[in-house]
Amino acid sequence: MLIQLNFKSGKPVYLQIVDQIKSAAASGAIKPGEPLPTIRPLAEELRVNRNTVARAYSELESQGIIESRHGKGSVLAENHSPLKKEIRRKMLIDEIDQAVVQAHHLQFDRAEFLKLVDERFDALEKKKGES
Amino acid sequence: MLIQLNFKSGKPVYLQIVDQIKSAAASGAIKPGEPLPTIRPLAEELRVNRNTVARAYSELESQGIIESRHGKGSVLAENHSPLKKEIRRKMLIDEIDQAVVQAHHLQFDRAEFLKLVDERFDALEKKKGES
DNA sequence: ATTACTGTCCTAGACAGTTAGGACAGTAAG
DNA sequence: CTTACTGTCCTAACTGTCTAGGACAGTAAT
Repeated sequence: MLIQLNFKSGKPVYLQIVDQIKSAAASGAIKPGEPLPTIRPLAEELRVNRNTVARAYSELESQGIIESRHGKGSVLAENHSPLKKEIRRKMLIDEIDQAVVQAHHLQFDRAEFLKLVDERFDALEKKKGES
Repeated sequence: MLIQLNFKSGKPVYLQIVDQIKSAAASGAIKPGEPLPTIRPLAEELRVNRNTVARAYSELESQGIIESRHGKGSVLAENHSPLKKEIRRKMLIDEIDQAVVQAHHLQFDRAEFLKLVDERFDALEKKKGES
């Protein structure tokens, strides 16, 4: 679990932590049931307040990514979203639409876009293989 | 140019305007060179302060989507990003990675993802045909 | 020059988001 | 029970964001 923070980016620290843990979970760097660093030591390592890490973990828990238990720590949750597929589908479409619209303005056509998506899935699978 | 605002969503009004105009431009609902609504009438129609619309237009201009000229109004810009392809590619990859990671947590695999992307491009092309 | 449009700059108030410290509460080992 | 760890809640300060109104400046037609 290596987390890199950029304090100049303007992006909230707790969101940087959220994104990187979500990404690590998707790549298989952390597996379901595996414990995450506890809040205080991680906060010390990252040189931020413990509540900043706590907020990140709280956000991850509300998204169903991790499970925290008072006094015990946090572990990566099973990848079972409780939401109905139709809802999850809508959420993903929102993300995809954003990328598709952005692609138009960045002058990438459908074929190039699909190629990039394949590349990024490959990059993710590769990380899985390494673990 | 129909813009729908949601004041309860928590998302800043000016960003809602930005997104919807970007989307309209990508779908071909507005074409390069075509004039956009002027700031004050649009603000009145949407029942927001003129500076809120002005901020949206300012953001769109900084992204190279529109061009505003003092005293004349704003028009949709040609779709020529001044950035180098390598830079634009990096920006798009960031968007795609976000969607790919989200797909994992929403339990969509690569094949389903690619199918959704195709669907969304189709939906965009369809709008182009209607105009 | 006047009028009626247009976009832009400046400033400030209100509000939400972010981070931080203190205190509290659950867990588990000795 | 004590100790040392764990997550959680409350509150406050700070900061930046968002929205708004007043004043200014460019454009074009009469």
